Amino acid sequence: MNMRTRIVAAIRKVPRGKVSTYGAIARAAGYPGYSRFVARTLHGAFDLPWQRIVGAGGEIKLRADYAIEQRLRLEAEGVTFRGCRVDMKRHEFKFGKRKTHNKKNSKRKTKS
DNA sequence: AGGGTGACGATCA
DNA sequence: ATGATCGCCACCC
Repeated sequence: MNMRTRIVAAIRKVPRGKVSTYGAIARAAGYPGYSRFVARTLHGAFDLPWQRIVGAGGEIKLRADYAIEQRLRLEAEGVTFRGCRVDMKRHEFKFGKRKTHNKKNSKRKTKS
């Protein structure tokens, strides 16, 4: 089971009308810190509910033209916005707890 | 084989 | 609020 498969699985768990973030998907897949890789995975995967993945804080990270499409798609499933961001308080999907995939030594926050 | 890159994210100015 | 920097690392030439 490779990383990509896990990430795809996590993305598929986000239900209609909810959204998640790149970072949250990465963590849910067991790869904290791999947010960029989540984006990469999304890039070519049009069979996924790609519109449900947004940046931290509900910010849409696509370039202008595509950002509009994402917003329209989300609104079409009932997601509301606050300014330019998804109203995360209402629509952020919460994953259950998962242990980090132990790839040598998963990064964790270094507490100063 | 190696270096630039990116649908990120956190932090600092 | 905005903009810069840095860490991240698999992918793609």
